[in-house]
Amino acid sequence: MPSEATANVSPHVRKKRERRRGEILHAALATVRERGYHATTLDDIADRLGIRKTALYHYFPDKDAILYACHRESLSELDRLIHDSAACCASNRERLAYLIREHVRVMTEKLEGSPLAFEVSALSPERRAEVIAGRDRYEHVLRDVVAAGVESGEFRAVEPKIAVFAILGAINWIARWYDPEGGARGTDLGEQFAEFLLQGLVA
Amino acid sequence: MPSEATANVSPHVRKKRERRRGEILHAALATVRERGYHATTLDDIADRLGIRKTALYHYFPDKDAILYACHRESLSELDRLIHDSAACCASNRERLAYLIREHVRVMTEKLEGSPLAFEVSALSPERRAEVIAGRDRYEHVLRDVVAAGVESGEFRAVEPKIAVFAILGAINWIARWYDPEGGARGTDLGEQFAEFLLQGLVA
DNA sequence: TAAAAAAATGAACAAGCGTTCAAATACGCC
DNA sequence: GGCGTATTTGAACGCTTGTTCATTTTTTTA
Repeated sequence: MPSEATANVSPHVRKKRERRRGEILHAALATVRERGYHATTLDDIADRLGIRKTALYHYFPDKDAILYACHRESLSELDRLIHDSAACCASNRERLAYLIREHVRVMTEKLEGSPLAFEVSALSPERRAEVIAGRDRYEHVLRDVVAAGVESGEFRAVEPKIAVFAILGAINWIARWYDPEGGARGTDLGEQFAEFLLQGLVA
Repeated sequence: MPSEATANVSPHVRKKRERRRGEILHAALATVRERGYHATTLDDIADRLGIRKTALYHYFPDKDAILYACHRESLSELDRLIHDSAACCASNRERLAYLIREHVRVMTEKLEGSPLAFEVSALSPERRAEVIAGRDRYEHVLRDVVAAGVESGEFRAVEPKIAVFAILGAINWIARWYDPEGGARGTDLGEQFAEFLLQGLVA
């Protein structure tokens, strides 16, 4: 059965299938984090699950689709952050702090220090365009918050584009060094990053 | 002739050879920046120079050696920054600002927004160990400067390790978005980064 | 409990890529 | 200017990896 063709299957089978897809994505993320997408083989992913690589084709049409599904999950998390930050915060400063803190938390808790930010060019052209669009949406919200903060006097006169690149660089780099078993917990880390990066901006 | 075996050749031939090696490294860096080390083929590198991939073996013993040589150049630049910053600066704050500014300048002017920071695990074990040691030296200098600044009261009570990871993340990410033809010049960028990251630290 | 569906397997294939090698071409040098 | 050296070439090889496919095994469902 093709990867997402779940029409006419029972809820039980659908659940089982979703669970397996989730396991594959989790195994893929762990290996991509360790050695990058191109150096990750389907054998590597399958080995983590105790199955043969040919079984993966029951759930995903090809290797690229696995990477793409990882990206979609990540982007959907970021979309959620955008949505929640619009509702929870009174000032631009507060909103940016929330976004930084929560982005760090997502990076460290849910997406295993997600290496996806480094693996966009590996996607096929159509999928890459979609992922870039999603990433750009998130980036633009960050820029808008920074620009609004400059305008309101909360932040000093920085270029939103540069500031946001620096912020995202600091956050994405967490994937390169964060050890879940290390001393820094994700929530503490998020606080430290928010404080550091916000203080870099305030007027 | 093996890659670095230049005993008994004339200065002219040695110069020519060094120039060619530099061209190869430059072509390699450009392609690695575009698509990552694993997705970069020897054909890709050779194409940029108008030669066949088999000619590369005249200058480097293998593909890994090309990546390794790129790293060594990069590390030697960073060693120079360390040395110069020890001589030029009166305070920890000034020294850290210098290092950030100059690191950004090197990234944008000399090593084509160097993607090397992302490509360490691709090296063979021995070479990787050496490159990691070199990178750690640089990182430790940064940490020491931050720690000394905290101690002297120039910086607030941050964890040097976390702060330096955030700083390096912001800087290394430049390789992902910096466009040499874009608006931001490396020197301006270095100033902005130094200001932003320093202000994030001051007491 | 048996038939149908889902999931997994092993074998095989095609393509790509790093590397080697002998030969040809270009350059250096006396 | 000719011999020696440096550089490049095209062909070939071995290996890896993504993918396909027929078959087997396991699970689901009525």
